[in-house]
Amino acid sequence: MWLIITEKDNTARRIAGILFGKYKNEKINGINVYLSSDGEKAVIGLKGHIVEVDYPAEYNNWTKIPIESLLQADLVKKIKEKKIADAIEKLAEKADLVTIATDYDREGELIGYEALEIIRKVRPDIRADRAKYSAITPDEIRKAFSNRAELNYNLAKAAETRQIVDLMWGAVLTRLISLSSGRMGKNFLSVGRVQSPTLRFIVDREKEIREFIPTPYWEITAVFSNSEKFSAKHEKRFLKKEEAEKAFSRIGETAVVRKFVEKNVKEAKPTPFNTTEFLREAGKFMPPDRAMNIAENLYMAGLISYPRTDNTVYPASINLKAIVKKFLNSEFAKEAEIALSHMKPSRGRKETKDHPPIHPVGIARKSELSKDEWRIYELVVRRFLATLSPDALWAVRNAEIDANGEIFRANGKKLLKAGWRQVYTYVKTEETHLPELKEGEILRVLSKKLEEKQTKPPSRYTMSSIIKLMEKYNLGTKSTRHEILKKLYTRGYVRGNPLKPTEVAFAVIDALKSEAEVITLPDMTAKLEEDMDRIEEGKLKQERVVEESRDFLSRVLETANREELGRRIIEGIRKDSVVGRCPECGRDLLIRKVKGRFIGCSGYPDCRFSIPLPQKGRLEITAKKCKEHGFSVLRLRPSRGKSWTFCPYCGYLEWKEKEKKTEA
DNA sequence: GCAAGGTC
Repeated sequence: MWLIITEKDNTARRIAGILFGKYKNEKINGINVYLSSDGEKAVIGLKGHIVEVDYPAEYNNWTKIPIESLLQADLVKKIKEKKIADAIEKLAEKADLVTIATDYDREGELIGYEALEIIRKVRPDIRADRAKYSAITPDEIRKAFSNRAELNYNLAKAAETRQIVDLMWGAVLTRLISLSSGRMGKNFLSVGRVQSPTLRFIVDREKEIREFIPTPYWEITAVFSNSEKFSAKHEKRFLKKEEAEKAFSRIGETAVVRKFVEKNVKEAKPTPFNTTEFLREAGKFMPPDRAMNIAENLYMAGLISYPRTDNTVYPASINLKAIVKKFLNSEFAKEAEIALSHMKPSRGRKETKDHPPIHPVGIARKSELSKDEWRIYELVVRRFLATLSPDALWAVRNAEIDANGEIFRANGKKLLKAGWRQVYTYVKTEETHLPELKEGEILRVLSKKLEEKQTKPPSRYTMSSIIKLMEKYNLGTKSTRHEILKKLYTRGYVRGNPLKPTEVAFAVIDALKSEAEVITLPDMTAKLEEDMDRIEEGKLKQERVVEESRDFLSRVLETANREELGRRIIEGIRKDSVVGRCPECGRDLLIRKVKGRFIGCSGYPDCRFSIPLPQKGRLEITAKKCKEHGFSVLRLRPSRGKSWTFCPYCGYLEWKEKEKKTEA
């Protein structure tokens, strides 16, 4: 029998369809297997990595095992997907040839090897080869399976090296930081090649904001008129008050139009969705990990295409028109008409052959989906239709006005043809009015204004802007970025959106910067990528790369001052538990845990002020402050049901009030 | 209980 192994179930089914025509779908251990009608060929899909590298179980006790011993440990490969492993073993018993048909990339090569290693345990001498394809189209697949190659051992080794290096650095530094600060159990503090540089970006930005000193500047605006009124801005931003005042006083009662330009400008429709852009847009109304989960569900329900892709160009193999036509009988009939009137797809910059851009593949009614599912589905549909719709057209006007030597500029824009804007309703249409002017025309100055303004600090990253930044620095992949962000939240490193780092985050980044700065920089990923390339070329050995990491980490462990590290992080933890100021003595109020949790004064035992807290459920401090008392708003996540937020001091005052009444 | 990477 010929056994074909793919990266996931879905591709297994599609490949069976292409290679066998009709196929039989059987289950082994509940795992889908697709057989040719004579039963001589079988395709089975994995679930990505079905094994993972880890330390042997005896290293599990963080407090008893010295961290140094992790550096000498032999790593083991643990089977994560037992059912799949058993199923391929069973199939291998009957097979005389195995073809690895996982994704054609570094991780895919390793995923294939993992499956082959499991098979070789029962069939050490089985023949194995590799099918390489970059799109699941009949042509590509047939070509790939008739021109099979050898497995690329070096490529798989490169990916395995990444796993080992990531685990080693992650485990050693995670334990170092967690053990020295006493943050154990589910409160541990993590460190990693991707998460730590990402967190550093967020912390560095927060520092810039804290250290920002606003500087004043002056702006002059004036209202002019011919037959209509409009306002214009002085071309200069004045840094000195005297200069601004001098210019301001020069402005007389009339002015003259120096330049007036009017032109029509096309505004290109948006480009097809890749994962990053999709999450960015969904980020306007939903956190990315949730958006990704929903997209995953919609994909499995056959409503949208595969949501993990880098591609922003529709391949020729998709029948775009057929898809649009399906929407003529849907909630998007009007939008489909607009797309059909044009049908010229836009193209993004990145063109890859892995998967098409995210687009709808099936029709859903609003009533069939949950509220959030519908929002994501609608976003994908509207984006898709917009990429096929006509460009928008704007009438743009620019004027330059001379008021006694002081130059003002005014701009106007008016939407002439809405085009794709009627379809993709997530961008606001903002028009500004500027009447038609003539060069040399004399205007009246109706009023003028001199305003003092302040420069503003940079803004915090949002979920979508930080994902974009990670992409720019090659941190993580399209499939992992949103999960890395989620990690930063659950570790208590960031709160809210825009992302505000906690004091613990500051302390951890500071600690890492002084002990092992490279883990906080994108350079580590860049270096690892270079090493992997060289391993793939056969010019570098895995052992050398691992040895280099081992040397570095062992030096870190030798020199790190754990007491000092711990002190700094614990101080951060204390600051993070501050929820407000004590109304009795003015000192910090903290969330404390002494036989149950409560809010207590940091001045205890001098000050015994306290506020009770609910004992059950997970309690989080949000980034929001109560408008009335300046207290941190808390969020309670009960084990069942919806979470809610409250100001502990408001609750306390209400409770006091009630108590008074019952006494009376 | 540690990472990041696949996939669900």
